Amino acid sequence: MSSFKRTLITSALPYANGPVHIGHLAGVYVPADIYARYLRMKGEEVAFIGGSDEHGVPITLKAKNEGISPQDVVDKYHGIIKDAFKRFGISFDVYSRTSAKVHHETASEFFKKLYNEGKFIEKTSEQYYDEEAKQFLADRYISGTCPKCGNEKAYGDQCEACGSTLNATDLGNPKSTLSGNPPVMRETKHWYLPLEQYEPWLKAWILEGHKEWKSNVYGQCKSWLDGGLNARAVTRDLDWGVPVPIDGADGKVLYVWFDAPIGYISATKEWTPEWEKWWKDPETRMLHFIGKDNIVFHCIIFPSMLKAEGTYNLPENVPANEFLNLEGDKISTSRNWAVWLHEYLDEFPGKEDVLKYVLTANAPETKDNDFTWKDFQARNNNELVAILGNFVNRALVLAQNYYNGVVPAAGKLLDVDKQTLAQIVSLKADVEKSLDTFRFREALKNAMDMARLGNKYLADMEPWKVVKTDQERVKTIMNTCLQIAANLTIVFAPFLPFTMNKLRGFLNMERLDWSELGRSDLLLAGHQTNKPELLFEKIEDAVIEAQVQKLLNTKKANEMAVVEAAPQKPNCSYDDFTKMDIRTGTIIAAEKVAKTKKLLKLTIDTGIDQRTVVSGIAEYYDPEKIIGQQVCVLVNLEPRELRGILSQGMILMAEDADGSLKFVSPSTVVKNGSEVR
RNA sequence: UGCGGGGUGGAGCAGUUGGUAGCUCGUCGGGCUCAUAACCCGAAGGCCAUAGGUUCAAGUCCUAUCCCCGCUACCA
Repeated sequence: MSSFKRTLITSALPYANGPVHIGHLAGVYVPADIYARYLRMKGEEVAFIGGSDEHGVPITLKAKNEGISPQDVVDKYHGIIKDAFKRFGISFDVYSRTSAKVHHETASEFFKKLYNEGKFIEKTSEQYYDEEAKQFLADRYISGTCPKCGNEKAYGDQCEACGSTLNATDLGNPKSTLSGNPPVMRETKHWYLPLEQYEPWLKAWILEGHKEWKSNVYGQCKSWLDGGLNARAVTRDLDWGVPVPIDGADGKVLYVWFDAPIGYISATKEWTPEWEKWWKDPETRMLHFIGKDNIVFHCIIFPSMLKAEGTYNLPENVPANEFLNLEGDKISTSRNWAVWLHEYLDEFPGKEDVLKYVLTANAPETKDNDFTWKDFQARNNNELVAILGNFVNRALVLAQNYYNGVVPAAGKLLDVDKQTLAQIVSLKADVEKSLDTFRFREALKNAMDMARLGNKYLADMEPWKVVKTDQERVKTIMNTCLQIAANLTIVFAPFLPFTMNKLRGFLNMERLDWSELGRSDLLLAGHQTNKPELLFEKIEDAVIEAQVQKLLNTKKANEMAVVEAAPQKPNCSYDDFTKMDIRTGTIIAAEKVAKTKKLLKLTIDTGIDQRTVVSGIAEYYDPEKIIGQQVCVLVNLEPRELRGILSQGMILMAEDADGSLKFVSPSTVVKNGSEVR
């Protein structure tokens, strides 16, 4: 590792269709920032790269929904994101964006080089085309009738009524959402990167060469490689993105996953004319900080692109984190289930470092973790305030009281003093070891131990007692305490940069390099310190309750939104209705279908016969408790086989706002086989 | 169903190459009073999901099973 001269740190490009939330921070930006600051303090050459990912279909859809241009959408969110990162103190050397000119040029050149060298394969396929809008339609741009549930507003990739995943060609009555006209099939040509050609090389490079990668990363790569790779299209029919830079490719752009990682390169170009040394010099170490959803792109696809190009370095490590949940639920931009960075910064001014601390201490490094406001409060009050803040305050207040803030000279050091100072050195080694292996949670704990060490030293030495009998000894004790405090400014600087600025102000000292950490003469005798203020303040219950309430309101709002009834379907004739034969029936047996989550195999007495019906209600009803339940059954539905069992009919269910299903049954028991109409 | 990740004291999490099971909070008891009612010490509480196996030694390695999460399939 030490054979590298400099380090290029990339952090996943946030998608500019929404602001940044705590999940992004915990997974990517906070650890990347800590690492960048740490290396800089060690005097290493570092580039810390970030930027907004501004292409792709979701942004064009959002623009269409809001009646603005895609550029307006990305301008808005890029602005919010960039500003929030700056206020939060993420120390990017450059924060760029993929709609920038330099990026379009870089991505085009990259594509052209691969194209000219024959690294792509061309394939022609048939896709829906809107003749009026004169463009090919992404799956999302097509609506039609869902083949599974009959919902007429299903999208080409998914039906939001029944949740099934679809292909655009499955839809009945397909319509373009652009013009409303039925689309036509038309041939379209695209370029593919034949990943399968890189498979043997990837296997050797990752599976043999990078066994030190985190288990979640390595495991995911192994799974993909073992499963075999296929060619992936690198272009799309769309008008928002980097145009495909070759003749005859009008109306085509680079697919986002191809263009986005190149954003790292263009951002570096934007930052420095010497960008090539960061990307091509073998003495540069490249690291990608990402979330687990990005593993395959950064470990398989982007390296294959770089390998195909031929002149670039490959990542040395990809420290991917798992996901952070919020109060037990998955964070979701569309459901507004998140703590948004820009809102946090407004609502908790001066507490940037508190959030950094909590997100690092509870980082999802090995598995998904949960962020709760109660935990946020506890970590602030019991750790930052009670351990770190309190130690600093104790030491500085005593120094004020005894010496008006002037650092006293140390006398002869006793063993206990020497041991304490020695422990600082060994904690330094611990922090380094943790940071060097991307264990930020552990590194932070190691740093915190230094504050704990200070508290213990102070409690054991009891200078407030000794001062009555041995003033010389107290000078030594206080000198030691102040040296510990001075060391804290270094060890915590990567984690809590704002707070350590403040602490350096109290101590009236300069910013020091990492190499100074561990010294016991950071503050010389006679040095004047300033009157201290509090480093952290307690967070009261009311503040936390307000945040929890805010989330509860979101939850309520989400439920209300769902409660809005689905729009009425088009009229059908009475004849259509009478075709359906709905009868009352009683469940006489029920059992879970083995190895499924949702399916119950029911035996129903329909009055006509006893038949088997398979129903997807296992999540809501316990098989033993529904025996004897009377239900309504559509008995003349075409029988269909589900997981090997022939289902002869369908149980009518009402779907509640939360998606749960309830039986529809007569208000009092009626004779089985009664017609429902 | 396939793949990936995980199952460790009341809660939330660590446990790096196998060598006395840790941390924070909470609980109980004690000490201290410089400090933001903070700090320090001590105690209770764990067959490390389960069953086998390898080993002088296994939370850690191997095999099987169960459970949870994510993506995936099933929801007539």
